[in-house]
Amino acid sequence: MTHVEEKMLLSSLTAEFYSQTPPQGEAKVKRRRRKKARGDVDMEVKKRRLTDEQVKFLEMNFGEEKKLESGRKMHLASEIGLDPKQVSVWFQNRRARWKNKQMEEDYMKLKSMHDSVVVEKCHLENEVLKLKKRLEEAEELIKKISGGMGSSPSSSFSNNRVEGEADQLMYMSEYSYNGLMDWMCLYGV
DNA sequence: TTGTGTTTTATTGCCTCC
DNA sequence: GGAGGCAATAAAACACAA
Repeated sequence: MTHVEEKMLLSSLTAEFYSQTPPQGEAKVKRRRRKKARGDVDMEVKKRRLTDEQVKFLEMNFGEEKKLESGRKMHLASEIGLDPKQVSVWFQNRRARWKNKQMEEDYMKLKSMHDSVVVEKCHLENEVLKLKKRLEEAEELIKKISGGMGSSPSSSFSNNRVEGEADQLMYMSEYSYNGLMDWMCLYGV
């Protein structure tokens, strides 16, 4: 029986179990399957759990290749005595589980990265505050020096020295501050 | 034993690709 | 148009506390 014939048969058997088509003008809505009526022998499908060996075998093959082409499906099915359909269903469900797990792991990784960025941001904000304070102090020092200069020729040497240090301090503060800002912009912090 | 939550197997409808 | 994939869902099977 071909895939389509199978589908048609199933559809004819189950048509009455489905709700109506979606109202016109609405976006496509997935029709919900109606619950199977109790005691409907025709539609009764016995659900059998696979044995541990079968699951182990399928897991092993899933580890090698997550997709299943037709020849491989037939081969695996005959190896463990299952219907090829069961093998494809198992792979389909296994891919869904794998995808969920991957997403969970990705979420945890992103969360961890986010947390460390938040901590880093906090550190950087503290650093910015400290640097701003140093800058203010440097500016204050420069004001004091430039206000008291020129009165005593004997102090010119020490004044020049102090001025040089203040310039250097200010330059360093600005350099660090600007560099930090550049870095923060670069990384969007 | 039974009620309830979780996992596994199976089905369906829709979508994409060839 | 057929084959196969995926998301959503149903329902059987299982686990486990009370």
